[in-house]
Amino acid sequence: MKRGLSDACNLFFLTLSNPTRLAILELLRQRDMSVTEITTALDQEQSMISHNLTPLVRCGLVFVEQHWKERIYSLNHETMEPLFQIMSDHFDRYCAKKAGEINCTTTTKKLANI
Amino acid sequence: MKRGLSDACNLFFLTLSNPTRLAILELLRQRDMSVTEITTALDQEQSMISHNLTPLVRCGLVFVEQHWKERIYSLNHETMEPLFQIMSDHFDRYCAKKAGEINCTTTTKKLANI
DNA sequence: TCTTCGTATGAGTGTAACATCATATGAAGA
DNA sequence: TCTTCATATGATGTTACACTCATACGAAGA
Repeated sequence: MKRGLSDACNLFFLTLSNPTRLAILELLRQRDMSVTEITTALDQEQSMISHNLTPLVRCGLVFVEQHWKERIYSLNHETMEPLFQIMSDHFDRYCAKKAGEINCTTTTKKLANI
Repeated sequence: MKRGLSDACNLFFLTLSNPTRLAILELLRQRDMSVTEITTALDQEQSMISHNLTPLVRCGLVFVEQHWKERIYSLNHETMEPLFQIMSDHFDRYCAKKAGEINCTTTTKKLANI
């Protein structure tokens, strides 16, 4: 990562650090969806979904296409699948998972390598 | 990414969505450093660096070891290098970079694939 | 053109994260 | 034990983000 991209990274990760947007990404991982479908699936306000879709599109994490009256959102699988994989690997290796709670035990290198 | 890890992902990305912490990660990418070294290199307050190191360690993005009076922080290369790579690829493919500003042009799938 | 559907946008408000300042802790040497 | 160095912690004011509510916009059908 070259210098000067920090702002972009910041925005990228800021976009990802939101429960609603993460839920949208998980949904779109399964299949493309319209705003109404996402709204229904997540049982949230339509305006909230729209507001959260905006930064996802702006960062290129999801794409959007107009189909008749609907706007169909789709995941950027090329970026997101490897990202999901890294997350999964990281949590497996460095964080103890028990019953939904996250508890990183990596305070030292030695502990981390166990 | 299995369900239930959303909170962990949220925390993970929240930790990454901060200019100071991103700068620390870029620094540690080069070599291990003490708090004082990081503070000097980034020309910031020591307490600020300490405050920002805490979440990085908690998420397992950096490790820490005590060496005499100093605490040496090191990057979790195993997680961070592939992450840096994804970011780099993503920006190359989906975002127009010009002179430090970020400008994603991916409003539709077709545009994105150009 | 009037209505309905699907979606986006804007204003207002509460909350959470951040930087800062001050202080505490802990280890090592004098 | 007193001082100094290295780092961590706590409290506080401000900023920025996210949710909600209301409304606007655009497309398609009647």
